[in-house]
Amino acid sequence: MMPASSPEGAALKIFDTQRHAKREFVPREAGKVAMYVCGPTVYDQIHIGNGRTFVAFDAIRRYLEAKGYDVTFVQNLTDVDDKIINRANEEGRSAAEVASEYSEAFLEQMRRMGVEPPSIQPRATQEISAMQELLTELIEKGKAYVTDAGDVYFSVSSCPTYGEVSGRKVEDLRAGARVEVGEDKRAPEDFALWKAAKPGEPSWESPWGPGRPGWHTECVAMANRYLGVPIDIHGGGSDLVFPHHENEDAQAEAAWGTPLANLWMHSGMLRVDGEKMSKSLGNFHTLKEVLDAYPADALRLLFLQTHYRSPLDFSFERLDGAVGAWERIRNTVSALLWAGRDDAPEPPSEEPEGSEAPTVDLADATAEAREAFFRAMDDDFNTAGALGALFTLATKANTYLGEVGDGAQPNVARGAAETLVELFGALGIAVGPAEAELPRELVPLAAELADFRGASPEAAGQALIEARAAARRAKDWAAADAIRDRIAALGLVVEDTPSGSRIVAKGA
RNA sequence: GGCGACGUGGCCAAGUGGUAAGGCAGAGGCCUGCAAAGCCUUUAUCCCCGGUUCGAAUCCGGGCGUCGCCUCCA
Repeated sequence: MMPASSPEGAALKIFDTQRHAKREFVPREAGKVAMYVCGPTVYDQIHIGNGRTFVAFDAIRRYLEAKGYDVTFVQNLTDVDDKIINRANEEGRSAAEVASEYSEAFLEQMRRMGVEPPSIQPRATQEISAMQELLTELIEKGKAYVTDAGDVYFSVSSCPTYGEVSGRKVEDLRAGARVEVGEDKRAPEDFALWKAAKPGEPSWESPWGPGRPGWHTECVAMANRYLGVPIDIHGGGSDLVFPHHENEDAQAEAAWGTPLANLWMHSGMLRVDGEKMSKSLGNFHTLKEVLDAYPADALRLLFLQTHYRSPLDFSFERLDGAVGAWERIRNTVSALLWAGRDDAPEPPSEEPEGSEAPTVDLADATAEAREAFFRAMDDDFNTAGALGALFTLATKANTYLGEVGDGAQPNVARGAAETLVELFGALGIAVGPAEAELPRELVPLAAELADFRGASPEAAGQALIEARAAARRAKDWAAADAIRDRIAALGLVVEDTPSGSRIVAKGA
């Protein structure tokens, strides 16, 4: 752990859905966090609304780690479900095939999105025995019952704490027009823990006959198996508060006499034109589709520029804006690293004649940004505020670089660059230099345009810069521009700065 | 109908009692051979009404509007 006096060591407040207030976060075991975030049902490509939630919790997890916590992050894959079965039937293949395909698709998009892999990623179909143990316990304690059909239901009336997570009353639920009494449910609010198998459905043997687990029971069994209840944090999209998380908590209370989680976190819905993005409305974009066209880091930036609990209206106009903002930060980092490179000229020890001291103290600005970043994040993961502090630092850094020209303090510039990379990185946003893999095509181009016999693209790039610089010194603008145009044709941009030219990659 | 959230400049978005961060877009200027990048300046009194307070975007009451959950859903 960081020392308590550092920004990293300050107290963290988190909004708890159940208590409806921010609370100081105190993990059950000092220095360690056990958290569980509901994963997707793998019946199709996930959309960017799903992506928003997973990015939000990834940033939360990374920040906890940045504060020095040892985080065990569990996320399930729901790989047996009505939707999977329906899709399999439509496509004339097995549910396992459908689940396998979209599990892989999900994992692939998470990789592209820069989401850290969970510590443990259990699949529901591999956890059947843990679920059956839970159901046996619930039935023995009279909290669940088996119907003639072989279904198992949870008896809500047997659970006095029911409703505490979502703040609902059973009476209100009964008054709701859409709650209907099932075939042999004892009460309308009871929910299925185990579903008897119908012909052609995947099923597992059980004391109650062949069947499959209900969605609400999966997460409870897995959270308990891998983390032990009560866990520190249980998270998910806000649409899971009721009934999913309420039902999960009821099972933990009924089986073990403890809440499932000490803290419940829920992320806001992604919207399009003011309405929740969803499969049923058809107003969705798949994550794959968006990541095929835009840099993942820009999408992450867009997501994190809004507080995780607020709804977020998505549009491609806004995403374009995030791309611009992200590129601006990368340019700044790149310029800072250039000023702080190993062979950068040492600034004069005394102010040269006629020059003025910079108006920006970059070292101070860096420290201030760092403090503001942690202060914002400690307040319920205020990523929007935290990012604001980093953008402020970027502007100050650019001002500083503009003022000092060649006279930047290399260590100060490097420190600012490293801070930006580290803190954007704490949110999972990469802002390091483009690491332009200079293409091999630069070598023949350099040989053609300059007296060049080297072998590496890096050396060729340097030769081209020198050739162009020579042309510029000779005020042969046509020749200089021609070199720049040919480099541009390779997808690279030449940037002229007071301290020399650089070849950088553009875009993603 | 029940429960809950939200309403800040052209767009987005922080800020929960002390006088409005930041991003995108627009306009003007500077730098520059041109370009790229960048910097500077510039646009708000915070949905409406009433109240509490020396003082409110921030607290309370009422109204209007939007959204979410109550059914599978991140």
